[in-house]
Amino acid sequence: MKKNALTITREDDFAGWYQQVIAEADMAEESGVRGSMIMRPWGYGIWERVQYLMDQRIKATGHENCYFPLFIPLSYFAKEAEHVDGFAKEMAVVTHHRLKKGPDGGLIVDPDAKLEEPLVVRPTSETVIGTAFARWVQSWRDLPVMINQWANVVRWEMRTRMFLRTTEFLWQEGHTAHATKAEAMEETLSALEMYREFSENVLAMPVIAGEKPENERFPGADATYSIEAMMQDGKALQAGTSHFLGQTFSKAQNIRFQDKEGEFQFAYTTSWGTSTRMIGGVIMTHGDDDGMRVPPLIAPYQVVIVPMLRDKPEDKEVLDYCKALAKDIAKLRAFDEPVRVKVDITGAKTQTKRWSWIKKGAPVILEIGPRDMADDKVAMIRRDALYQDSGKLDTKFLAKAEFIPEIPALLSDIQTALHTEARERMDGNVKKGVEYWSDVERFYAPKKKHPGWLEVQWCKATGEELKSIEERLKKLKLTFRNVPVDADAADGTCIFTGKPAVERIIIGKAY
RNA sequence: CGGGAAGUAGCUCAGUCUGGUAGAGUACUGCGUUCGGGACGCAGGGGCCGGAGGUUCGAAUCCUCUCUUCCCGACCA
Repeated sequence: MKKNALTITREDDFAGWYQQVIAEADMAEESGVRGSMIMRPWGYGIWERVQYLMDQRIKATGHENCYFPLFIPLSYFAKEAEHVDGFAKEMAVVTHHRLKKGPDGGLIVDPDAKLEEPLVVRPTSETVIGTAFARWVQSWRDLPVMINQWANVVRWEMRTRMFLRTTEFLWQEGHTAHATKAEAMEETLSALEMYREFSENVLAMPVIAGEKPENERFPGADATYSIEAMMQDGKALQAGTSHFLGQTFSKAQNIRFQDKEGEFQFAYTTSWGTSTRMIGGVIMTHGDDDGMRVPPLIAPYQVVIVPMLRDKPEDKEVLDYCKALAKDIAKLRAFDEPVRVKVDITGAKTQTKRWSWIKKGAPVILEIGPRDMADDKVAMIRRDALYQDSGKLDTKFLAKAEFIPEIPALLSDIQTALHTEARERMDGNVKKGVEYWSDVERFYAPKKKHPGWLEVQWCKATGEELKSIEERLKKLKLTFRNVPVDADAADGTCIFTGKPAVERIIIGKAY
């Protein structure tokens, strides 16, 4: 009978299921420090793949990596009011540089070691990088400046969730400065497109790319764009953002250059980022009731070989057979890279190893026992299609010589299958054509579990009017996600105000 | 940061109300029988009961403070 590897199903308790996947797949665990997680090898391995493949794209679009300091002088933030307002409440601040023995023998902060100027642990690097840009940019010939850094940042969030919102997280932040507004806007949209393509093709996670309304903008930005992914519970996850910063930061930080006419001009800047949050998105997009399903492109190991060892003399032969098999598979290339294969030589029981790789979500699991060895076969489990219709594990016994050359195509097939499944789910859960607010209320009635999103027409309200619309959405626990870049033009009336509509916007519940 | 719940063996938890010095399942170690859907039997090892104070002859248990986690809000990638 069918028995799932996890005890909590997505249907019963999505939040509990999410945590169980992370624990059972050995991806991450609590560290004992509020909101700070330990990323274990399987989780970090996925992040390394994300880094590697994203880094290629960042460099291919003309950016160079560099590294800025973790500590930012407090005064740097004072230069841009809106920016500091946005982050003030969540900044970790270093005020002292020494400890000493306290009266009770324990260590206390030495009051004599107070810093002249407190240092902020970076929540994002616009301020330091902008300060450097101001030095680097003197002439129109110095532009554009296009850099990226891979770093950790700290935001003291009140409520944390593994991968989705941790106090410290890992990310990449791109920062660019340009001579013209048009060029900076082009850069902003090019980063957005890079994220969209990456999410779809690498993470197999479908997204909607679009512009955020005014109230959802990055603090200090003139425009913010995002990619929004739909989780299996119908909620939205903002999986990447790209900001057009206009001249706000260049004016605050004096990023100025002389143009060809010798006139001083302020540069136009952009910033864009993606983080370890994407891994949370991958879990909630592809995970199932047996654990994680990792898309082959980001799987630390794409093929895992589980030798069936029995503490008997023939174990050595089985192991040798597996190692030779791994060697053959490692010679193959999939997605233009060598296939990543691992032989699980640990002494654990076969069943334990099998289920552990199922829960981790290795795309292809090969079980090799004496019988396979004798017949020159492999027993293959495809993680994205675990079960037969009967509910039995769908283990396929295949001739080794015929199977090996098929591996690259198989991995590619799994990548596509995961993407297609997620794509269909998202497309089926974005409802268009709703015209009345009462229909919105009905659509998001409390009893509906996974309602998904609505694409509605609206008047692109700003200021106070936008605030009151926000309040109405909030009552239904809804937020604006974004205005899809490829949405149709508006041709109706605003669902909130009845005024002529300006654009189409996505609304939904969000993480 | 407000409201709720919880922290006891690696993990999941019982024991706390009614104070008397530590339990189960699972995992782990050894031996034996098994083995292609998470095997079984026997024998073992493992805990400063989250931390600090207090009450008491005696505290996992009662009191105070604190840290961490989870859920619901507010805030946010």
